[in-house]
Amino acid sequence: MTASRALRGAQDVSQATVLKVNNAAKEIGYVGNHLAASLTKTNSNLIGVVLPNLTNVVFSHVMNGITEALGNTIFQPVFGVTEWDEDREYEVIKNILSWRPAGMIVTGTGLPASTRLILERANIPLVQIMDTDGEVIDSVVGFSHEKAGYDMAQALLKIGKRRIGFIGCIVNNDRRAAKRRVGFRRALKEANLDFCCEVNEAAVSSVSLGRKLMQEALQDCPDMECIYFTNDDIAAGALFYCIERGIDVPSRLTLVGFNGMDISNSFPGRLATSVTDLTGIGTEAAKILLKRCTGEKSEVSERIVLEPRIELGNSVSNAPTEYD
Amino acid sequence: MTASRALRGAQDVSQATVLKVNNAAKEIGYVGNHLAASLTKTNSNLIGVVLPNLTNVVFSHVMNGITEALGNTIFQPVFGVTEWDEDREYEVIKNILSWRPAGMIVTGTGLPASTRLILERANIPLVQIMDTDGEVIDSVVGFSHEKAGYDMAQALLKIGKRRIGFIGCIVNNDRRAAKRRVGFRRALKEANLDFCCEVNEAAVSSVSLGRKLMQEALQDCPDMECIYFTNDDIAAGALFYCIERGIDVPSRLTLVGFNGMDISNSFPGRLATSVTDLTGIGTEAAKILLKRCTGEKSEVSERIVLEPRIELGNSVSNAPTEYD
DNA sequence: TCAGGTATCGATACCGGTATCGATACCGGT
DNA sequence: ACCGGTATCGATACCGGTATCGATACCTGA
Repeated sequence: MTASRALRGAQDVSQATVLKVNNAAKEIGYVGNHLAASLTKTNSNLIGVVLPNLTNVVFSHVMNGITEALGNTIFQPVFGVTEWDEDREYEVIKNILSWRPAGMIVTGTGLPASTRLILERANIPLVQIMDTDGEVIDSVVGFSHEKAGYDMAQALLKIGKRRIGFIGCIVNNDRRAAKRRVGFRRALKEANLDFCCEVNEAAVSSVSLGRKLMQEALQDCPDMECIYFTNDDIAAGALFYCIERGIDVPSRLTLVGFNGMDISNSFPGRLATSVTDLTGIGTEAAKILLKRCTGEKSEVSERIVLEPRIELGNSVSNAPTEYD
Repeated sequence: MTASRALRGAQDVSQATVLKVNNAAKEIGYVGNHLAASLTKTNSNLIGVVLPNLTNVVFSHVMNGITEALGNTIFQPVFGVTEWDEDREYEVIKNILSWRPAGMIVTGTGLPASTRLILERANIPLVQIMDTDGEVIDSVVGFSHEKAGYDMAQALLKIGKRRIGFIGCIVNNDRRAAKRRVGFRRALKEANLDFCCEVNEAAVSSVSLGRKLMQEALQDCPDMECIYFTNDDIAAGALFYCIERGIDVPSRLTLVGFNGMDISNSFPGRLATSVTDLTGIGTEAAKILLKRCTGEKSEVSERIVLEPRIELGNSVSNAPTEYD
């Protein structure tokens, strides 16, 4: 007992004993047991993190934000990957909950009823991330993908784009990419327009796929002046294809990605994109949990919106690309 | 007690009772408590994963391999990020160990003595990943980065490259990139050569940085015929720079990346690279742990080498690039 | 000198499961 | 009818910590 107190720096132990215990612990290589420690409390100091996937750069940035914010705290992330499958999501969440985590970070809003139920029953702080469109249980950090699509469309309409196509990679039920498309289309409709061409592929996005889809789109519809992509990497792939073919981007054709990841800087200014603060989403979500798990005001649910910043680059002036 | 048996499908419970218990559990929304369950056993069904970072695509691929292999098992990853800091690594590992994980996956070989000690004391299966060069405690999955560098150098020498430069982003003590450089240089020395030019930057690699470093390198040493980069993204950045400047890659200048990530396909055939199976490293490591944690032959330590595949693309023929 | 307070420490119960073992009921064979 | 075996289930101890409370020693002021 005294040993336990000494090791965790609790009250009621003399300085001398603390030293003795610490030395003894070091000598025998004592490691402690979070399991036992957590069992006495109502919950552990684990933080559950549920993401659809990790290969996707988007989520690895978010994850990095989370681990960064959790870095020097007593909290540690456990995590599960859903692959956009709702049944698997339910299982993963239930599994994590049985570790009695101090808090949870779950990707997406509008969760299925059964998933909602166990999360509510757990009675721990919950932050849903990425998306503010759907139904939120407790707190949320992200932005409206519908609005992000809408805003980008408006920006493009404003600089005179009219014949706009859409190229998308939407895996399973990645609702966020779909919502951007919906929002974009809403703006188009308000201007009495619609996508002049649409190419969809239910596959994981990649540069190579971007090249392929671009080729298809150009065959179907050679007179587009702008294309809205679901992600940066397919937009970049398309740009590379255009560069090879001598199609001037953005003066003849404006390409618009999403997220503002590193690859969108491959040819500075050539791609337009919505720059999102993905690491920020992770850190903000983790910070909310930290506040709720350690602080007092544990009943306040928060709503943090990190609106994407639209970057049109050279697409604004539309001048033919010149190299300095 | 009977309830516990029923829920986990153990022996000695009648079919009728199992049904009754399951229904009751569903009704009251029973969730279970892994903490208590694990406390009775010598270790939990957590798998500790220690990585330097997650923003880096390299590690997010590895992580994805791990979660994929662990997907439908009872095991769950907890994890920690070291940011290439050995003190932090020690703390992270110690912290994870006190969850009594069933096994550990740790990035890198040749760990510091104190870290080694606690890992050995834990007496659980351990897989070190990424690197087979250094000292291994138990099992290892990866390849020799020294040899990877050496092999690539030999391949380049074989196709006649002589004036070879080096452009590197080596953060903190990322020893693996450094080892590739050493191996590459060993091959050069065997041919009585050395890097004709060297540009280093202690920063996280990115496309933009690749552009910048390429520009610097070309100023310092305009007559290079080949450049070895530490990663794909700076190589890709360099390629983009060359394309803008009208420098023909690879006919005038061969650019060589590492990993064979998506971005190396931005202009197919234009970049040479060593294609590594990062997801494979993750899955193989996880599979070893699964075997060791569930199976019988729990004393066999394994050594799985996933040699990178050298892809020279158009750099082989060296013909001026033509578009089809 | 003694009562009351404080500093320090150990004994005990408990967290929520599981392993173990004993108790009970029921079965078939002789 | 009786016995040994099996199916089913509950009581108990225990995993390794921590909260609580009581015990002891020592200190301070009256």
